[in-house]
Amino acid sequence: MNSTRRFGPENSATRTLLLDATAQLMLDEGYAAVSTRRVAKIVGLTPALVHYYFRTTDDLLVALYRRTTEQNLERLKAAQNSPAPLTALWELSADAVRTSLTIEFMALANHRKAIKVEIARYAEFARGMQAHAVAQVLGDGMLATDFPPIGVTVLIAAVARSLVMEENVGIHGGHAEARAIVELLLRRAQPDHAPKLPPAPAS
Amino acid sequence: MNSTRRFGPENSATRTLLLDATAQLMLDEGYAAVSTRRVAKIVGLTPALVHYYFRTTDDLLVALYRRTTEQNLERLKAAQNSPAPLTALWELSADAVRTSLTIEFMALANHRKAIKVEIARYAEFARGMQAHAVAQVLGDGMLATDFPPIGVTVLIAAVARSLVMEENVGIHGGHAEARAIVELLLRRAQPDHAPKLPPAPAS
DNA sequence: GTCTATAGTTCGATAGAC
DNA sequence: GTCTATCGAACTATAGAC
Repeated sequence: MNSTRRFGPENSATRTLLLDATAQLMLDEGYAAVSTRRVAKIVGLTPALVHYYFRTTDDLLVALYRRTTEQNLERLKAAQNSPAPLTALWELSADAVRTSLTIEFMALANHRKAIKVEIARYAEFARGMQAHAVAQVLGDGMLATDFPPIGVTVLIAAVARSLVMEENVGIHGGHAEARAIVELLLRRAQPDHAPKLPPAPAS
Repeated sequence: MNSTRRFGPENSATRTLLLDATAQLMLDEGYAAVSTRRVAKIVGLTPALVHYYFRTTDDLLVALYRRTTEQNLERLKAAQNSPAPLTALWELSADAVRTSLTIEFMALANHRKAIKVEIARYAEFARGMQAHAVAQVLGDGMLATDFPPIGVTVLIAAVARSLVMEENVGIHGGHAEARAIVELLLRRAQPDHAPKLPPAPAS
């Protein structure tokens, strides 16, 4: 029950390197490629050291997920203050690297249940933040009746994520057209911030 | 080079059982849970038998992917002949089991490169079929200029897939609203097939 | 068609040396 | 803080018996 095992601190440079290597592995080869041995090899250290900083492999993955979501949350806050929050959310969600990592975690959730609860908890929280920003744009007139902000939020993130997922697999057909449609709709919903010609002289 | 190894025929009942078990494993525990041992155990046979029907584990996965896509293609053809192809595509893409398996394969593609090429090839083919059906609804007026059929096709499938992916992880916030928006838009795009009240008497 | 047996890998996790 | 050494488990793939 009580073992002699020791563990390292959370504010360690090596620990950070191990998390970086884990992210790289997930992106390059998928979550199933993550093992203490392979992570250690990337950093040039030994597998035992991974277990010094992370009790189990699950702990390593959860730690990476938390670090990733904290970074995502900061980006979200910045997007919230953008003059065109819908566009900001769209561009944030369409970021290939960041979103690819999120997708990998969502797939991992099916294999490692410890990840699953972590993801659901964060996602609902972030979604609330996003919806708040979207609501500021849509107002609460008839537009908001047909297009509730939380629904629009879900749709924007959903489309962006699927496009990233498809591109990762080498599917590109119709993507340019789909992006054009989304951007057209975003311009219509944010008329105040669409690019404009200078006002014509009064006649 | 030339080994004594033997292989079983493709039209074998056991082979079908092994593919079924593989699909079940992928759905229940993710692609990383698929191994010859676990697949064999589900069916109540030995790992060696899996290698009798499938040379490698990659071959097993590719075979399952092909079988799955063939079934999906048949559904697609049926949807094409629906009076409301947009809705049919939406409902087909929102099918949780079928789509969950597709998502699992897309994640797997990052880990097993043999799967990746297979997926891209099928997806582009299916997308063309879908776009053809969508084009019949949208016509080629101004609507089709702003909303090219292939783009609409991508968007419908993208939203559906992301919603399934989120629900698998336990994220539900905003889904009802998002679905309502999609269905509202589908009704608008397919006015001929929207549910109608009986015509009012001429006044 | 299905099995046993087995060689060779990779993995997670731990104790204890340095 | 990092390493060596190690146990036990799970995995792929193959040959050959039944």
